[in-house]
Amino acid sequence: MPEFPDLQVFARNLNKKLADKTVKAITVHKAPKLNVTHQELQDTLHGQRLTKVYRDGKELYIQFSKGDVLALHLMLHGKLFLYGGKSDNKYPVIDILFTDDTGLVLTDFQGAAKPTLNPAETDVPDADEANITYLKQKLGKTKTAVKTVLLDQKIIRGIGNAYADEILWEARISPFSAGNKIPEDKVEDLLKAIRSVLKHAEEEIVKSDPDIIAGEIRDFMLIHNAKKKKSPTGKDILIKKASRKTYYTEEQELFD
DNA sequence: ACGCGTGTTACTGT
DNA sequence: GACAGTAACACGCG
Repeated sequence: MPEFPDLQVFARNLNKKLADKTVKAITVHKAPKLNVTHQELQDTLHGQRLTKVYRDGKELYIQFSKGDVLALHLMLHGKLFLYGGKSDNKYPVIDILFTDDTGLVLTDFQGAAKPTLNPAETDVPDADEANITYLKQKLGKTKTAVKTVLLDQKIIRGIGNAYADEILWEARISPFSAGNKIPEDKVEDLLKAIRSVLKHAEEEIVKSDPDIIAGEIRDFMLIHNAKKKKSPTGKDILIKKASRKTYYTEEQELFD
């Protein structure tokens, strides 16, 4: 479920609760795409102190004292739970037990959530790092719809289906605009919208549930919101159905 | 009760 | 070969 703002808050909360704990054991229940063997993961992390949890793209990165990193991609349905004593959550994917007998478990009924030990570094900027030169260059060389570009994790990381709609409304750009037809000043609006929408969402999530580490808060969304019929300025919200829905209004200019 | 949903990949067709 | 469109993954939730 989570996109950039959710993960940002989860990471901060997990960091507060888990920093300085030492790994006693790792149990992998179901992670077919894990890049190392269960034994290798256990051998690598056992005895290491957790130094930091942070967000990177759509993943949570858990950093340990010898420099190893365990990345967790929650995919659509991954959920994290902290427990004391024993974990009794359904659909466990991976379980990290600490020496104080508390633990962190990642669950996913779909089994798609994916842990990765020491993920490769990437040059792709996070949504809050991309600069105007980069965005103009990437959009300028493709006729692909701007929403598709925003969702492309190989171009910019962290934005998902819901926030892409919020961002494009904020920038008043139609999601169906061709990347290379968007004028430079509108790309500047887009970059501002990326930053402001994500930051505002993070604040709303914290306000609504300060200790959240799983799940979704979406009530505050202005456009990508099944409960709303009109934009803040009173225009009808339109919905285009594809494999994911796109919510938008006529206030958003189409460049084509 | 039942319709809706966030990410990614694989597959189709152009 | 690049790109566009779509379903599947399989439940939780309201």
